Amino acid sequence: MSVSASRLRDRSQSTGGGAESAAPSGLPRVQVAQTPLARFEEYLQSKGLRNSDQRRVLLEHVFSRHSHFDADQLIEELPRRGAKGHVSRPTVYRTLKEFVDAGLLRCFQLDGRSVYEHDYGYPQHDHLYCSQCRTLIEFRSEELLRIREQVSAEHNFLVRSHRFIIQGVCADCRKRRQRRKQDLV
Amino acid sequence: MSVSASRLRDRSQSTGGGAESAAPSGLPRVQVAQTPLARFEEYLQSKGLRNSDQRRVLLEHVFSRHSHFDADQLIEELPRRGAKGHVSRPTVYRTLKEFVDAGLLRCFQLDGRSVYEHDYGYPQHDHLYCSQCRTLIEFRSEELLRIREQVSAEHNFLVRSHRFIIQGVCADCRKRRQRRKQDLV
DNA sequence: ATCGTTGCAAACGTTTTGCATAAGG
DNA sequence: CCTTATGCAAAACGTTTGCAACGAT
Repeated sequence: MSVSASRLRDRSQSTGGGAESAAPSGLPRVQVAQTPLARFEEYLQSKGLRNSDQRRVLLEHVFSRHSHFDADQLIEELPRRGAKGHVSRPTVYRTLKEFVDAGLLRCFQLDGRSVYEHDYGYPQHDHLYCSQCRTLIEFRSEELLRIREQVSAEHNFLVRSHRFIIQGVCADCRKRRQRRKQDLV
Repeated sequence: MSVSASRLRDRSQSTGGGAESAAPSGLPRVQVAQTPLARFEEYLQSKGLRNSDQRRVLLEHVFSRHSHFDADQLIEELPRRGAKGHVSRPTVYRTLKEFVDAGLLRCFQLDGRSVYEHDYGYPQHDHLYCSQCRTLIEFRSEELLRIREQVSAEHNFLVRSHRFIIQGVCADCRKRRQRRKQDLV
């Protein structure tokens, strides 16, 4: 096991639970036809896979709140080895891949590791990333999608997805910085 | 050593050499005050670092053409161990970091590894990434920068940089796909 | 002579794999 | 009962580091 010192913080609202998800600030929630569980079971069916305890534990945990996380965080939040509800590291990795496959989670790379977030029933969005406190802040831009389509059309490119991350320093950290400056004076 | 099977292809023009760089299609070249070498020597001076053979070899190689590359590709392109002009793996990694520090190269993550491209004297741009042939295609969008500023202002976020990658299938691979479909009929 | 630089080997952190065992349908 | 899923340990992968030897200024 490797307990990485660097944690990924989050600035998204937690979901109300059930078949509804929180949306980036100022945006309407999205109604979803089925719960993530129902959708996952459908996916397992269609692939001839089985609905094990471990998969249930992970699905339950991952969708119990809306946050960005990596494999290591997820593992630390779950029961330790030996305890009930524990899931081994390889199984966590394997299952996260299945969730992505099933359309439940989105995955992207940040600082060298894979970060996951809700996809199913959650509106498309992009991120501001504070390199100081490692917070991810969500935002939405229709204009960005327009650019995406236009550029792709110009290059006769078939779009599957995109990733837009603005890196810098968030409002909180800027305030903190200024305070520190004042303290030094 | 790890010789990764997956290579990163490229669809950028090669530079004319010297103090001028190729720009994404349709865009004007950018005049630069000094050559990358001159700038790097200045950087070394300012940091009290030394201009070794290895650094010269790497700088020369990296700026001899305009392309995207990762550490492994660079190492494979250079002379093997024992031969003149060889640079060890750790030194390649160390030196690439210095190039980034010196403002000569930009670095971003793709498929789990670090990809480098020319920065010095080269216009800001973003990428279309073909997940089939792994080609990176450059494009430029002023509008995107406007969105970046607007979103950041709204969140009182201090921008340092951004990364925008559109993933999908490039024009060539689409053609290839259609041909294969026809062949099957 | 001094201090930065290199190469080696070995560590690192994250993710994946082979394989024997356990468990879902 | 048949197959898929799991846990363990170990490998794989890209990258970094400690250190003794080397080399630039």
